[in-house]
Amino acid sequence: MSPIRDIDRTSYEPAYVQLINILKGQIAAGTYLPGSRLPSESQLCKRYKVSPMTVRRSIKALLDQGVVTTIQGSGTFVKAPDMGEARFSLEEFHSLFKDKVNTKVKILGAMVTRADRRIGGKLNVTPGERTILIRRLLVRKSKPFIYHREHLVYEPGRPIVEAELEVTSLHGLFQGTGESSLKRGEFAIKAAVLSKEEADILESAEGQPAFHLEHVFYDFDERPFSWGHFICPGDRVLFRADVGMIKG
Amino acid sequence: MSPIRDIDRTSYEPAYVQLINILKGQIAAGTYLPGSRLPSESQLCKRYKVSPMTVRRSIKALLDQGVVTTIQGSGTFVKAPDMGEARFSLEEFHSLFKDKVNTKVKILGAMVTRADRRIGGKLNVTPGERTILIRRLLVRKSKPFIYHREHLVYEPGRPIVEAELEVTSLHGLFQGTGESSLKRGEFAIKAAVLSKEEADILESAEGQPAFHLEHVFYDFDERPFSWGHFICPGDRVLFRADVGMIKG
DNA sequence: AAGTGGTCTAGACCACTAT
DNA sequence: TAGTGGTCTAGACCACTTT
Repeated sequence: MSPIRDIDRTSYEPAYVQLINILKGQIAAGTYLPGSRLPSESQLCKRYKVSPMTVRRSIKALLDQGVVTTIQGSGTFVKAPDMGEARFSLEEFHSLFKDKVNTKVKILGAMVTRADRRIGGKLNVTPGERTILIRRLLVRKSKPFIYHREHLVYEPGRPIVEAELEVTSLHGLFQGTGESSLKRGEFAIKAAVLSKEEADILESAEGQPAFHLEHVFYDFDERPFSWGHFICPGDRVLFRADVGMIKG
Repeated sequence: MSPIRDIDRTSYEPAYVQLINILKGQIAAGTYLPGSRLPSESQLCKRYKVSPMTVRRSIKALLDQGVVTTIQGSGTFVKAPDMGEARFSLEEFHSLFKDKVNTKVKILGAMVTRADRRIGGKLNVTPGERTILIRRLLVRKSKPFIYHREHLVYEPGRPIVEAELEVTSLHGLFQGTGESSLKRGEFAIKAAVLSKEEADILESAEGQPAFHLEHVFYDFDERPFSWGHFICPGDRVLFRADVGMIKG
């Protein structure tokens, strides 16, 4: 079917990339079926006239892509697609925030509140302490799209909190400024239905399926400073993933 | 705070792993803030007395983990956490299928049907053609947990389809047998609410929030052969992800 | 004992960036 | 021009598996 290629030394494409594509092409074509062993690294060195490091680099890439498994002392084997390896990204969700022409952020309100047990637990403050609640609405082409509720610790001396108050573009939340002291975040996708309040704000209907994208942000002292949810009707966003060989 | 470590040559831990941890530790501790430049590769070579390849390997790992960005000719820079890089896995979902003691699969029904436009579009068969509908129930500790509806192309000569009919353990769906001709799969998470039928089967209530995990499987000829949904009440599963520095 | 992948060296040359 | 990351060589030694 497909002729056996060699490495083209005149190509702008690095040798290890060419080798990756050669091997992936053979696997995709069924030359090496799932479970079967690939030629050893030394064989590949001779066959394609490249150094061991270059072969290893290609194999490592296939390993990272989940295409093969390596067993020391035994060989490199083609892996069968494994549904457990699917990885869903927020790309589609994220792209909304990059589109600064059609997407605007409206502050619905910001107020000082008292932490209940739930908020206290998430932000590691004792219930009754002051916290800040910010409600934002992401508007796309003049239509409400995503509703964001965020609870912040009330600690005026903490610059990260003050910075957060000035976020009128949610872009800042998604893509760190490079100067913030935000260290890491945790996210969770939950299935939900819209409440009356949420439906009104989002111009949808109560009981409609929706995603709750929960987040907790931590500063460099490992202290949580923000907990909240992005609430999005289910028909407005989709989380996708692929497993196994992508494309041809 | 934390003393500057050297590479321990007597350790079982490879030098490049030690260097990864040293650099991550320094970034996590704030020694190198987001946006700032890491020491150059040649400086790291001298400082830690390792070869260029070893340093590059460590940097590459940080690159893959999204901790740093490299700019050729300029340097390696600490990256700020980016929400767009969150990756949600099916691990929790998947683990159900591995637990063969507590998890069983019940076939609710298998029947020959005629493809409507929707099924035809997904499986690339003309509407009116015969397809197979399989309905399965994943039972956990004697309680219904996930409902699976799968449409298969009707093509008796196609071994992948015949194999599919014999899947009484969904484990086979998740973790390829190594002999199947399943090449790749596409997944999508959709927000939904339980229909009356689904609620009855899952012993839940109509209108409850739920995930629809849609899948399409392709064989080695790039032909789709299976389309279906895993339907799971929202309170039974959670999709999680982290961004930025994990742990310490 | 032979073969396999895993780690590592000590360089080389190149493309690109900053000055 | 000097410094940076990107690619690559031609080996070495080790841990492990297979025979």
